[in-house]
Formats: sequence, C-alpha cells, structure tokens
Amino acid sequence: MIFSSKAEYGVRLMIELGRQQPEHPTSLKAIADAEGLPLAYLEQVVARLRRAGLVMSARGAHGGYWLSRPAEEITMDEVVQALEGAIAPMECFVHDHTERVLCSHMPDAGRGCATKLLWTRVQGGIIRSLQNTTLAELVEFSGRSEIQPLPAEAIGAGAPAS
Amino acid sequence: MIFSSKAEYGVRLMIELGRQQPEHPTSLKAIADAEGLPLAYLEQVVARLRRAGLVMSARGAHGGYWLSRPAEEITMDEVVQALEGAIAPMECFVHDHTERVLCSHMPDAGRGCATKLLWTRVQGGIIRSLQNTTLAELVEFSGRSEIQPLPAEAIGAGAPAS
DNA sequence: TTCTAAACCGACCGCCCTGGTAGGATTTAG
DNA sequence: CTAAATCCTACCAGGGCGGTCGGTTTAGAA
Repeated sequence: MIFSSKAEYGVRLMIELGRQQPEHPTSLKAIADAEGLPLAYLEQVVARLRRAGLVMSARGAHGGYWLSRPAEEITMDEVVQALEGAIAPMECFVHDHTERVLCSHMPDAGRGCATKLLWTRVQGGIIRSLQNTTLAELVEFSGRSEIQPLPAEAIGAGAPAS
Repeated sequence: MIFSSKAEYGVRLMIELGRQQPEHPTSLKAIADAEGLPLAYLEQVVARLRRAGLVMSARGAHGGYWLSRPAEEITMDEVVQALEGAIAPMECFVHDHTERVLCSHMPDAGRGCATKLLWTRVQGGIIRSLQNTTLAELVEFSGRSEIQPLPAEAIGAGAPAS
C-alpha cells in the first residue's frame, strides 16, 4: 500500500474544512462524527496539518480548525506531504545513510544505478498527479455527484496540464 | 515508503538477467554475489517473477534463470506488479470487503467519494510511469554511464508518451 | 553411481511501523 | 466556575517486512 490511513483521514478532514466558510472554526468532534472516525486519532492527524501551516486553530470553547488559505490555493501534494512525510518510492530516497543492504544507490564509481532512474520517474508521476489536483477541486467533486457514479473525464488528471 | 525491498531486489535481478544473452541460464548465486544480496531471500523474490511468467528456470547443475521475453518487450509495470502485487495507493483499492473504518469508498448514496478520485489519479500517475519504462531501457542505462552522474533528460518520463 | 550445484518449498522469527487508546494539561466562551 | 475544545505525551497490540533455515528435488559430471 502506498499511503497510510493518515493520508485518507487527513484528506477527508481537509475536504470537510473546505466545505465550511473560512475563519469559522469547526470542531474536530463534528468532523469525527460526520466521517465516522476516531476522534483521538484525528487529533494526531490534524496536528500534522497544523504544523505544516495548512490549517489554523483556536482553542477553548467554540474553538476548532479552519483552512489557513483558500482551498483553490492548496495543492494536494502539500497535504499528502504533511501527512505522510516525504513522498519517496524507496527507502534510500529519504534516508541517505542507508546502513542496510537494501539500497546501493550510492554515488560509487562503476555503472549508474538503473533502479534509481525508475524510482525517480515513479516519484515524478506521483508528485505530478498530486500537484495537479487542488483541494477546491475535491471539495467541489464531493459536493455534487448525487447521481453520477464517477464521471470518467474527471479522473484523467495526473498527466501534465499541457 | 511506496515499494518494499522486493521491488528493488527484483528489478535489479531483472536488469542483471537482461545483461546476459537469452536462454543462457544464470544462477541466483551469481546474481546474489554480484549485487550483494542475500541468496535465500532472492529465491522468494525470483519465485514471484517466475510465477508471473517473466522469467524461466532450469533446475539441476548449471541451471538458473533467464528472461522469458526480450527485454524490449517487458515493461516495468509488469515487473513491479509481479513483485509487489496490485499497485494500489490505498487499502480499499485492493480489499473491497473493507471491514474496518479506514475506507468508506462504498457506492453508497449521497455524495461521491472525493478521496477515491485523488487516489485514482495517483494510481494512474504511477502506472503510467512504469508502463513508459521498459526493462531494456534500464539495462542500457546501467550499461553505460561510466562518468555521467545522471543525465537529466533521461529522468523525464512518466508523462504520457504522447 | 555417487557427488554436487542448482532450483524449489514451507515454516519460522525478530523488529518496527501503523492504527489506535488513555489520560491528562491548557485555553477560552458563557 | 464549568464545559468544550485544543494540545501533548506515553503507551500498546497486531501485522507486515526482511530475512533465515532446513530440507527436497532435479540434473549434469566424475
């Protein structure tokens, strides 16, 4: 599996916040109830989003969270990155000091590392897909579609915007 | 992390086989030594490639493995799929019968599942990157590059072949 | 015929990460 | 003051991952 539940929960949370008007704080409890997610766990998830500066919060009664920017200006690669950490297809992409055998992508002499070329392309494909999707788009998508199962043309992103 | 070490090891193994002339069996031991990988573990890895029909094998003395097709006709999405199983960005993409809360992508009434749209795009980005890379390309890349660190133009794939 | 190199197979195992819980401390509106 | 909320840290069970081990079968060579 590529992404953990943190990404799933966090993205849903962001969409939920995107539905509200900005500056109006929404409590985690409300979101947890709406989405059927464990509140205590959501706290950890939203903490990452806050530390990344994607949401802001107010403490105390009637406190809550809201988007720190309009949804149109938030790309999903920021969100996923905040939730999952660096988007890396392979261990060695994030830990250079790879003590284990797993990866030998070191810049040694001899032949170039062909697998690194492959993983770099994959990474590019993922990041491009995420960058080409804004939070606003997901909010809008979740809003309509009462009848439509999944409008096929909407799935076509990920390719360069061209 | 997106891919496990099975993918890394398996791809390296395939590249190594791609260097040899076809039908000439190469022993796992030779590959394990060349790449510095644990032999016993490689057995499990290569078993997946064999079951997927990507490599063939001969038992007994002087036995070994070879590519069942020319490297030009093997795309990396076949290889990675054989090694890692289905390429799914999120749990629910592979286990429909999701008993846990994690995913509620079920075709219920009400609003469409916006996260599924996002994950579908990501999945597309990954698969396209893998499909656009052939094993032959990696073999060739690992062959040259005595001096070149990483020719920048070579990383540009992942976009539709257009 | 026996030895040896190899593919094959299945069980096992420690580690770490993931998903989640628990319990509290702090802030603020009413 | 109290209730509602954010915030913080520690803890825990389960499962997957990376890897090992021992053994069986096959086939070439001496």
